[in-house]
Amino acid sequence: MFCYGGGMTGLRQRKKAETRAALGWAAIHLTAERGYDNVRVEDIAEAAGVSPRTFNNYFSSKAEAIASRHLDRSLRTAAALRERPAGEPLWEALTAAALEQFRPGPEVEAMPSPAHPQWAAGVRAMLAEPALQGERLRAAATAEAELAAAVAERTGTDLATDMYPRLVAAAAGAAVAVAMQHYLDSADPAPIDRLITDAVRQIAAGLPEPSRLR
Amino acid sequence: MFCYGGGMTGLRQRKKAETRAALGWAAIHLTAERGYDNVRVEDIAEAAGVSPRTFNNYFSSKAEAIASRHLDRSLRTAAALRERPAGEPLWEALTAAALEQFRPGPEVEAMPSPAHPQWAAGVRAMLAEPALQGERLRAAATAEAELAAAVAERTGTDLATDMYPRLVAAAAGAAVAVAMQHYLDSADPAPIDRLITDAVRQIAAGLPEPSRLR
DNA sequence: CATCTTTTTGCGTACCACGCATCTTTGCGT
DNA sequence: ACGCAAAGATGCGTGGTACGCAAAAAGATG
Repeated sequence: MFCYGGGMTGLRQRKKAETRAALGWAAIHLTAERGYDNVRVEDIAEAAGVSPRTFNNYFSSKAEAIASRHLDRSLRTAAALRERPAGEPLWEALTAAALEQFRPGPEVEAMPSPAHPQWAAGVRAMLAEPALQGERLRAAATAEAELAAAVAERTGTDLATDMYPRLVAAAAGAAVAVAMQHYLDSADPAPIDRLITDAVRQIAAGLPEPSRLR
Repeated sequence: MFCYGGGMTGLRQRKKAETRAALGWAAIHLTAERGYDNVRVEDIAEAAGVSPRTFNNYFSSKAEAIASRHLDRSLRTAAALRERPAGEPLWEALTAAALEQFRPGPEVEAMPSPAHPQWAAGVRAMLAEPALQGERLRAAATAEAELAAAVAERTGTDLATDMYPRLVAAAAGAAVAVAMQHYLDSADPAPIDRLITDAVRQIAAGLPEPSRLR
């Protein structure tokens, strides 16, 4: 018969999501372990228990697979913003939405070693890889578009005519990015929550130039 | 003999710069004309009058070559900021530095057709290409790092301990990016100068939430 | 001009992205 | 419960990319 389009039943959808997650996870895992160019697509597929050809049914590049979790997380910020009470001031809501993405989810338990130094070093090397930075940034941009839509909705502004929602989304994204960078680069960093809160506050204050009169 | 390191004499340096420019230009040109994946590295090399292997001596990917001009331009923003008078308020100086990058330089005359519709369409398609967005964003990030350094210098803040300079750089980058996007997406856009000025002003004002009381 | 340094070039290798045809799994109507 | 249709997985083949390596060309130097 003629089915209604777009519908997809439970099992299919779940399996697909599982495969996607397995591939993304395997990609990150292997890359952090061995380094970006010591991992072949074939390895990732094998680790996820799937054929090499299938990999490209889910991701159009190795880099995209590795950045997929970053994308998923970032997209949740927009969703989180929509969940915030409508009366809440915008920047408070944004801060809260951003912070939610940094609470360890249930999948962290599957981590090989939550604080193992070798793992941390691998992740750092991964983030430093030029080939991945582009993909990460692209994911951030995608998420920012979603966020801008949510902001437009919340503030009653118009995406098509006002720069405002995009500016807010970009600024919020920048706050999170800078806070994370600061967190990773600093030898003895403040807790990430504080950094993000602080960054957002500075932006909401208009980033006033510190007076050099002193 | 043992020469002073890093030195490179005139002709060498100039030829290298010329080749790089030729490759970057050819890459953009061909891509806007035929579309991203109808251009092979071989074609770009040929158009630049150089061997295919040489291409990868200058750029590590096709995308990087295409984004190279964007990178060069963005980097000039940081340089421009350093040229601004020290007494000028930060956000004024940033606005001016950003605007300088949008004045048509002397190389525009070599354009095939400054306002040819087909060219504009090609450029649009090029900017929409996912494979290029990542590289563009990476270039922007590189430039923002430079800009942050310049801001730190100008404001007397410390890149290593303060988030401030990076936040300013990121916010300024966001302002320009949003303004450009708005300019490109809008059917009847305001002049780009006005858009950038306006975007920076909004950010410097802390992006206050428009009151929905009305 | 002799020599050293830097770039270019050609070749070979490993890998990646994806179109296409085929086989398997899953969903759904009867 | 059965069987058809849609969606997904897989294998294979193709075209293309990135880069190491070593030889040749071009530029610099005294």
